[in-house]
Amino acid sequence: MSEPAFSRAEPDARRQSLIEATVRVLAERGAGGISVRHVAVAAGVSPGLVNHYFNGIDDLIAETYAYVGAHVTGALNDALDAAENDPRARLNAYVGANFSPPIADPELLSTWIAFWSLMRTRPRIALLHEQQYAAYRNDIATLLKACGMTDARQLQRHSIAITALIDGLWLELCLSPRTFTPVEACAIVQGHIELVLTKLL
Amino acid sequence: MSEPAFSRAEPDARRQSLIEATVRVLAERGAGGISVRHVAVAAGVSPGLVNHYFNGIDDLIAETYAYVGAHVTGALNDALDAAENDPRARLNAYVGANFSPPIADPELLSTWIAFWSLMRTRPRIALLHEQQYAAYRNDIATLLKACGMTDARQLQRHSIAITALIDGLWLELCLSPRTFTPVEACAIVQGHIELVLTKLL
DNA sequence: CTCCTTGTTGAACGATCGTATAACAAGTGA
DNA sequence: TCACTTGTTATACGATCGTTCAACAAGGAG
Repeated sequence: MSEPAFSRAEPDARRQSLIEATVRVLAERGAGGISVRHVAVAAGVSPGLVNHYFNGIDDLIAETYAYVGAHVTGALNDALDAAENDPRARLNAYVGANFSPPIADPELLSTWIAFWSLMRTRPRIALLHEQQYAAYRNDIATLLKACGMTDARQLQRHSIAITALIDGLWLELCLSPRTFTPVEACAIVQGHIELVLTKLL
Repeated sequence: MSEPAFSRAEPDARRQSLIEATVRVLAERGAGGISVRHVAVAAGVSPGLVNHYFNGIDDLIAETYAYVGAHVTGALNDALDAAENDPRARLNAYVGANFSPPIADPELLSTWIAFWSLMRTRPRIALLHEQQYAAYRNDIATLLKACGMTDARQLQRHSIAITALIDGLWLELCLSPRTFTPVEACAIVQGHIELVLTKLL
């Protein structure tokens, strides 16, 4: 007569659903609104289950960062795979992906800001962040190299600049979306790259 | 025999000391660590006093943002006043100030990130932020105009780009200070501006 | 010196936080 | 059908949160 009070799930699936619930809470309530209970409600489970799968809330947040980071990296790689074989086209595709779904999603940007605000007190998140951003800069440096930029110092400098420019536009896009559009942000970065590369000739 | 249990302060001075204590707590503990009690301890007063001078913690945070924002604006204007009268020198001075004390202070950058993370749930902070950043873009547009950039669309586009570039470099400088130095960040922005302006000729 | 204003304290309240754990029940194997 | 494993729930605990407020005392007015 009565329905089951709960249903068991594959451990991996349950972990995944908790991580995805964390993303949702982070996007909806910001970094300050994250808590075991909110995540549990969002995932439709009891609060105690969070500590059964993760070593406390910090561990859950770190795992969530790793998940979101892998998601972003995957989207960027997909864009590269779909691009033409021309070096400039590949670079533009990489930049464009940063301002297209799913990366341009305002909720993802909010989630990212939440992680930034947690880095100071969560060393593990700080480590994940540095690895993630080093990978971004390395991606861009590789793409720039294919476009003819060979000097190591220039590669380092411009990969830092382009990453920062993308991040800054990302940020303002999230904080006050009415200032400019994702398309304009993409055009700004691509214009910057064009300037830098034509200067090489 | 016994010392006074407390000392009275000028209302404005007390407000100011509470705001400065908030800046300190925000920088030391991040956005998540902000609380009435921590601010009260940092200011050396009792917790109840915070609500005597401000309408709750949100009001205190908003006032703190206004104070920090004015501080930054003041430092930028000081740099402009101290610069030579050459348009390019003034623009470089403005950019340089963004990566020099007191703006380049890592604690200020942490404080700023804390504000970003609070914008979603604090409408008043969001409003202050938009005003602040509109002013930044307007400053840069004015300086670019003096350098010979006359087209309105270009002025808008490049003031957005330069603000975002500065912000992105600021951000990475705060999150992982070992990646590059303030001097390198400054050189990147000034190099970008040089590219943009020489393209006009 | 005394009174009075009011800046200030410190305790208290209910809500929410992270965490721990005993009790329960779903699903599996015998 | 019946244990048994273990995913899951529900509750409890101490700490900390924002906020309120009665009582206290510092310092100037008279």
